[in-house]
Amino acid sequence: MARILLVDDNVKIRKLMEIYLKRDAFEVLQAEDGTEALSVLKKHNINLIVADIMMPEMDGYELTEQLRDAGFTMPILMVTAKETYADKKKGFEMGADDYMTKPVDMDEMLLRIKALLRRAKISSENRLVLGGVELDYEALEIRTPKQVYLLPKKEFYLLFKLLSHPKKIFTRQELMDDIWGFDSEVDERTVDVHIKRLRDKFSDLEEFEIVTVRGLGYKAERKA
Amino acid sequence: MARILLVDDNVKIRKLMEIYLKRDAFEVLQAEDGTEALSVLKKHNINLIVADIMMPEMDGYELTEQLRDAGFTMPILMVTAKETYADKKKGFEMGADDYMTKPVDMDEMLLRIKALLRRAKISSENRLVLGGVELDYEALEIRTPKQVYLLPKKEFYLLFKLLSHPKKIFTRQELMDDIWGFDSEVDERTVDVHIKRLRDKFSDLEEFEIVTVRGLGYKAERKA
DNA sequence: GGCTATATGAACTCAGCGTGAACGAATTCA
DNA sequence: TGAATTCGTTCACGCTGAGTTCATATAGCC
Repeated sequence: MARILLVDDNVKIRKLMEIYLKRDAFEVLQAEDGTEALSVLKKHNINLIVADIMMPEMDGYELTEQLRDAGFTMPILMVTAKETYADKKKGFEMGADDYMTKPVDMDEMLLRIKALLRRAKISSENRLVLGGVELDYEALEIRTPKQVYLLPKKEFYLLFKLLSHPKKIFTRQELMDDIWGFDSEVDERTVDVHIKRLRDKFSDLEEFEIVTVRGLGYKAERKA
Repeated sequence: MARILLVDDNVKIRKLMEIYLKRDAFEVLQAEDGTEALSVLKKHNINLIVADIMMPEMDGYELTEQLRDAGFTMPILMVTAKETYADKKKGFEMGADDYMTKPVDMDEMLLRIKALLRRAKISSENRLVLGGVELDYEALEIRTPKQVYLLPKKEFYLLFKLLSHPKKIFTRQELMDDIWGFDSEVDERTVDVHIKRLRDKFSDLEEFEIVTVRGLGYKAERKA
């Protein structure tokens, strides 16, 4: 599931947003200004940012600009009380993807977040299916035609990541950044071990497999 | 510049949008309902669609759904007089990327269109096609009409380089500098071997070939 | 024909990967 | 609380195939 960072100096607003987002099974992280947001981004792999503009320390414009300059490409949804054309223009020009004015309709925000994630090819479903393997994010379960497994966390997130972009090759580093966190220092071979354990569970499946791409990484796909 | 298709049954609104879009150097095409839009899409390469929901013949929802089902991935901005949550929800669920309610602020529409195009560009850079050969560089696969190959790293990058500038002759040194690195010390003949392995995979293709230019190098092109 | 550049089959090699086992950490259970 | 189980990680050893080289055949050019 997608990981969303809320940046707003108003705790009540963050709390409200969190409730709505968690109800839709998003993972939520929070920061109260741009500076704090940047430090969160260093430690976690974030899929989308919801940022207020008016904030102490570093405002939403500056945050957006710094992120884009630093090469971050995740969608950014700006939220603010300001609603003049000039404000919106500035927000979009800094690199925001969408813009909503307060008071924010939470339901509409959810729709927009999902549309952004869909466009960015980050799955926002809590159910994934590929080649006879069904993954239930809430229960950490996978269902194959023959069996239901309750997977250990690491194995589950790994499979989930692979299934979120079928056919896309993920390097071990990418997988580790996402599942272990950017600053983790686990051995790259650890990924291999988890892959093997996943493979063992699918060994008898006809339609699904995890493919090794030598020198690059792994990918999930339907068997030929 | 981007080519935008406006779909709305109201000529005046289309005209107004056209003026604003052309002022920003967009290329504008028009259709007055979903059915007409589909026929325009068959003939032209469209980068983004602005669609009204209420239309005779085929409404915006249906158009969006048909487009997504048919595999079109360009951003769609929905514009409508309706503004209930249910309407927005339906629009987004059908696969729209953004949603604005009438009366539309033309300046904001431009900002949103630009943001959508920017985002679409970021995520559509994974494919390359020439003469019936499709190259997917997320999956490291090439698809020919007859088969799909998962290429080894070096072979893939080599083909990718050649296809990035069809008809351009690349010297072995150029190819090596790019794929092996400037300081590499591999034999020039190594390139030949990889070229051969690529050729083997295309041996039965009618439209595509890698041509040797004696004394210079190789180039990729459509067969005569 | 003679020279040079390229094609091609085959052999080699070593980085990258699979895998079993082992051990500590975390979690569950009694 | 301690015991039992499950989970996460590391390590070491062996295998494999992608990448390279080499030797020979073939093709292009004057």
